[in-house]
Amino acid sequence: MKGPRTRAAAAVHNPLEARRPRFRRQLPQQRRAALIAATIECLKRYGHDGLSIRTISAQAGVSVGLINHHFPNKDELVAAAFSHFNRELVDTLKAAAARADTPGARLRAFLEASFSPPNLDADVLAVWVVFWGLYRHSRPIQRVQRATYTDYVHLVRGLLADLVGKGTEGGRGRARGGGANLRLAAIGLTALLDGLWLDWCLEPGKFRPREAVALCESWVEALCRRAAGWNSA
Amino acid sequence: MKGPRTRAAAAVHNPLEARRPRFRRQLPQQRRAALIAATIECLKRYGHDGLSIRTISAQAGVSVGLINHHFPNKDELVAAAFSHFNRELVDTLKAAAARADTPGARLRAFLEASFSPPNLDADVLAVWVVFWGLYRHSRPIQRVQRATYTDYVHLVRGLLADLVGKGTEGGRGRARGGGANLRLAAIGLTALLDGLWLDWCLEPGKFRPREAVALCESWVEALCRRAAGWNSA
DNA sequence: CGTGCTGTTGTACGATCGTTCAACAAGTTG
DNA sequence: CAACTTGTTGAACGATCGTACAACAGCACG
Repeated sequence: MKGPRTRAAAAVHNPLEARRPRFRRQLPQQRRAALIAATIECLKRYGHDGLSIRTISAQAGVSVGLINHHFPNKDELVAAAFSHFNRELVDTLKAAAARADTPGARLRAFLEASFSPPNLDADVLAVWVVFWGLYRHSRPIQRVQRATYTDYVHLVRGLLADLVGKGTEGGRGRARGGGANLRLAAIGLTALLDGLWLDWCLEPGKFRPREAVALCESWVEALCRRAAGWNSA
Repeated sequence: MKGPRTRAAAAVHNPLEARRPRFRRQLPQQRRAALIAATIECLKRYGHDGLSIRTISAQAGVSVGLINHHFPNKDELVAAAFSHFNRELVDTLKAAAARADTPGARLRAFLEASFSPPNLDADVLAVWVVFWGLYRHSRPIQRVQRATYTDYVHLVRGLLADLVGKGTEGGRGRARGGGANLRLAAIGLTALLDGLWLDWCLEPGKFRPREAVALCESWVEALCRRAAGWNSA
């Protein structure tokens, strides 16, 4: 198509374009980040069908061959995008929680950040679902899941532990039985979050973000009440 | 595998194969059902990659051209499989609930059926996640979702309504405010169910089925207590 | 300005995709 | 047994897939 004539011919006949490079070299680190961003953007726009080398390279504005120069294969690129997606979510939620100064406020901030843009965006949630759909048959995705999703679970468990610990401090010092069931409570809360995200993704008009926060707070409230009850019993 | 060799050995040239038909004609209804079953089986085995005409037709033991004879295109076949998958789940859960005779027992049976085989199977859940991942960019899938997922929500809401209604009958006759929040409670329960399914799919060893049932029952219990509280207040 | 490193391009390749369609044949009918 | 209907086959098509690779070119450096 273009061929080797482009550069020389332009230099002679078209002074305006003669000096403009046809592409810009970038550091691998930056280019990798751009390719990951393009991958996520393609997922948002086209779902699973957006995960093709040509679609992604077009979105990134590079040629088809560049991806395999920076990533060994497509699966690794997708896994890298999944990892970035995970880390960005956890960082966002962790930062939101850190801005508050009491356990209760931290959890509330966490929940409100969970159900606010950019996390509560139909496109974003659809990206999650596609990643989840890849999980079972992609080793790289599984590897990333085990490595990064754990952080999310730890974050939730930490927030709950602080809250329950504080709520029962006045009574006995440490919640009895609360530690054993803290694991289950965290599982339930993350499941509730994931489920609400999923349902919102499938039917955005079904409930409002505020209601989702309220549902999660009801869960936590019931948990605290139970922990306190066990404590005083 | 092929056709039955029950034909009489009246063969002239090749007694072994002469009379055996190369295929058996079937009613469109039966063939469609077989193709749908093959589609789901391929999804279980190969995830999203299993959704190819050749993989499915091989699984069904038919030629590649037959699918487009019974379905206008691949998307419609997948949507039909999704519809069948939905309906089968709802029927199973509804039947389990119907076997019990009190509202509480019905809900418990519903939950236990939700977290027992064949519903709580990693392959089955992976199929759900793939379907959900297709949702946003496939009109046929959206159409099926709107048509059949509603039944599931109605089932959950009905079970909850019976339970709350019964639990507060002795007090005042009808739950005050419970009706308004029944919608949210049903949303939360379905979200909790979906989320627990999803988490179990991503990490089957994270919790045991009994624990999932217990988590859901905690949710419902808290709901009932709140409804009773509102009633007596 | 020439040289070298390497990020980048774009073609090429074989595989597989969804769909089409003419031909075949199973099973029913007269 | 012949005629007919229609479920079924399988080759063929063009499109697109992921990857490989030789050539090109941006840019730092001497």
